[in-house]
Amino acid sequence: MIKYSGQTRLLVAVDCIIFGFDGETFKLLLIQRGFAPEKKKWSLMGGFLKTDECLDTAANRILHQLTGLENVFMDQMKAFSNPRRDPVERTIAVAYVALIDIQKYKQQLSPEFHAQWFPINELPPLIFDHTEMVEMAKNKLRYQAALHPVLFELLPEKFTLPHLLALYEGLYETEFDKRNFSRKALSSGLLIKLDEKDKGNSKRGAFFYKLHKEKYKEGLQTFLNFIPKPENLPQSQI
Amino acid sequence: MIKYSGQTRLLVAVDCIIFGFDGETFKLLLIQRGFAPEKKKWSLMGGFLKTDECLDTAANRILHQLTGLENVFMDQMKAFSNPRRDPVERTIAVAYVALIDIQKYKQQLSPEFHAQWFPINELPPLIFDHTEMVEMAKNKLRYQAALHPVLFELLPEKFTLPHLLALYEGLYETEFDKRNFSRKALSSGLLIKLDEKDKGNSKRGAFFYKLHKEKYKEGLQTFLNFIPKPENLPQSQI
DNA sequence: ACAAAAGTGTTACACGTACACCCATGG
DNA sequence: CCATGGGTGTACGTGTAACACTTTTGT
Repeated sequence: MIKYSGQTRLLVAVDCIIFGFDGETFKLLLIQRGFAPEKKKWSLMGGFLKTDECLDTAANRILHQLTGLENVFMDQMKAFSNPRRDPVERTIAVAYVALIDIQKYKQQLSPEFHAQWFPINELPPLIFDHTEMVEMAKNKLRYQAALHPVLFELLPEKFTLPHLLALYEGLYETEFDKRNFSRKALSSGLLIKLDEKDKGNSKRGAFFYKLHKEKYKEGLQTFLNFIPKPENLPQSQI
Repeated sequence: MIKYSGQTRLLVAVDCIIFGFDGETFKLLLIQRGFAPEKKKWSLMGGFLKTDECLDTAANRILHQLTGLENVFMDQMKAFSNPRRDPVERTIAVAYVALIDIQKYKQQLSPEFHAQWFPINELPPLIFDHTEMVEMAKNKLRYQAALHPVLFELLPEKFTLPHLLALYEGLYETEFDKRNFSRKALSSGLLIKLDEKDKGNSKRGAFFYKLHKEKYKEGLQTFLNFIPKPENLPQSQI
């Protein structure tokens, strides 16, 4: 069939911003880039879009290559298109954001990529515009998580209220009143209390909870209010 | 310089979803596509990304070609990448959403494109995946507008509270209590009452207001509550 | 017995909703 | 004078923030 004539064709990359939580700290997964330019520099996991796949598929393929993960919560964030963002060749990059439970996939991280988890407030310099991507993703996630229960994607099957609190405090790099926080969390109806306790972090032990999956799936759009004063969220995510 | 080898290069299109308000009805601007395939069918305004421009620039260029408009509120929405979305050739499309005041730019609409405003609930069939794009944009705008004062972009310098109400009712295709609505609108601090009245729609006349621009610019991120029960917003925009 | 973390309850205030009437004017 | 659209006020309920003490248990 006839093609569009006189137009520029260019590379389309997919970069994955992979957030994780290990029960204590909010982290970002980075790799050491395996090819020039900037070989060995820290980078998001990325790759090029292939002829017969859509961006979602490409993002999942790329995430799978690095982590062995499949069926991960992942969402398109934004396309980055500065003509000089990649010095080698004109490339636009579509950034995806993934949320994973670090413990769950510890094993599966391919050592060949030298992937490493960094606390989100201690990131090394990144190649190209990846730092900008991460900042934007952080802001967007803060915005989303203030309104919707997305952060459960970062938790294991069983988790405690202190875990959940640490997760939110990690993302917002601040502290919340635990009394108000747990009341809100419980009143969301998304948590099911288990009999078991986690004795790992205290002598008394904290009850495990699991996610009420049906309500969660119906209700990703339900508005939460775990976060006091969402008015102060970054403007960038409107 | 050396290029990345063995990768696919492809076309990147930009499609503009242009919402407008004329004081009464919420509308979408469509054109009749000027080239094959699907020539003469209704379509969003689109074009291809050029070698030396970023997507924002391309979107503005394309919008300018159609409407003569510059400095319009426009935002990247999402990249669409189904490998078969354009039957001619593999193309990914990045959709942009623009908000404009119809009256203001009535003159500037280039007749050569046969551009036409359609009420958002009476759209004709569109080419490719454009209907999906519009649906997504509508949902996203509903979501944003429920939380942030973006809709002022659609209003002229001077507008009345009944105008503002009609705007919101048009977007949400429903009705709001005018008493609560105007109290909320006024308490946002974003409106400045003028002495002048609009006698166009009633004998008594409705006061004009203008936007408090400084507060507006600081405060695009401020949370509004013009919309009762934002819990019922579409899930797609999380 | 004490240190360390888990868990729980009350009060005051702000905000949102529901709801009904008067006002101004042109014809 | 009356029809039409513009404008305003209150009462109630809900939800949020601020705040401090008791409980459990391993050492």
